[in-house]
Amino acid sequence: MSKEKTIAKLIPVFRQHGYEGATISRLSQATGLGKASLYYYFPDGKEGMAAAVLEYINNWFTNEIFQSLRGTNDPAEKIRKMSKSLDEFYRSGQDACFLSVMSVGEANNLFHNQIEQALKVWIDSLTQVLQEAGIEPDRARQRSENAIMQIQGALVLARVLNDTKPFERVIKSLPEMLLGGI
Amino acid sequence: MSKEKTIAKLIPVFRQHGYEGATISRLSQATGLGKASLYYYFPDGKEGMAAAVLEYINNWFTNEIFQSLRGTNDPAEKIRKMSKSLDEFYRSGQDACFLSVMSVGEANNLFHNQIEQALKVWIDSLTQVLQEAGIEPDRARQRSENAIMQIQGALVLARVLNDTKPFERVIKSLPEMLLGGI
DNA sequence: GTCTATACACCGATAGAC
DNA sequence: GTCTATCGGTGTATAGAC
Repeated sequence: MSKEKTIAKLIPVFRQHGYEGATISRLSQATGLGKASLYYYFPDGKEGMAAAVLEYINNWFTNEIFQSLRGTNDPAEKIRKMSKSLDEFYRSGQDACFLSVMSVGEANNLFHNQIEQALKVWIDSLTQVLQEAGIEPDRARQRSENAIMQIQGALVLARVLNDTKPFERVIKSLPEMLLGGI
Repeated sequence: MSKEKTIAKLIPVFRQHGYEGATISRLSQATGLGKASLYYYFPDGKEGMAAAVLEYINNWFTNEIFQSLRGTNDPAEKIRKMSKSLDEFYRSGQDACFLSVMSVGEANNLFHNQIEQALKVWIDSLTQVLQEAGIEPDRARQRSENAIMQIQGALVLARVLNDTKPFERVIKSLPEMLLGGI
């Protein structure tokens, strides 16, 4: 099996159980590989698996979201594209937020820098788009941060309430929230 | 030592490490009690400790927030009081959100009902206040959910960015966000 | 590459002395 | 009430056959 496909199978385990709860047994079962085989692909063990997952997701965001945010489409189109990708990534709120899951406990110590960096890139890219749309820098940054907060918060609510509606509503309202009333 | 004081010392361990990461050793060290002594207070072990912590926090929210939301003050005053209490509880964003931490992995299986119930009470209480202020029911509920999403999201951002400013900004904007433009 | 078998540490939990 | 000592189980990780 390719390493990439293996990584894809690791993702839901970390997402659902968190870093500490993602045991080697569960990771082994989810991939269909024996424990020792996992160590063949990831010599650094569980930490290496989580690092690979983070890199995989970061690449996905880079290609699917950050890149198009920096493209030449008009701002409204970029926001719509981002909304669509987010809805896909989080399966309309059914899947937990990685940032939130991986910023707790041991994982937070291990990966804080990477996660912080990724979040900053996201905020910066979004801020840039809003400035292109004619919004003042400070206001643009504040709106971007607010939007990302809404998204993270919506994922928490969705998980706790077992209800994807708040997430879907937030996703739908992103264009207006970000570009409205300029 | 009183049981209540013991519970208070358990809280930061669960908050920082999550349920799986909050080991008996750490809980023992944080309380200053030996492992066996912890089991004297909490015969159900770690699950009992987490349950006690959840109950403690739920009581705090009930007395400090929900009750005043249902009081006789005017809505704006109630919102200000809630904002003040939230800022205190989360130490201006320095402390993680319990909902988010306890809705991952094994803890989610054990305590999902309690956590869902608490969140619903919060949303309902807030919705009620907004209706008192003359906001239509549907709109009131939506605003309440949005506000709580912002708060949860702000706590995620604060933790990842190591920066309390987004949280403080959200707290400050709560009155306008909830009661503005009616 | 993938497996079985296993090493060793730490987990949650308990027994029993004081 | 609090402790030390210890149990059985599971955690991460590795050795070595195939």
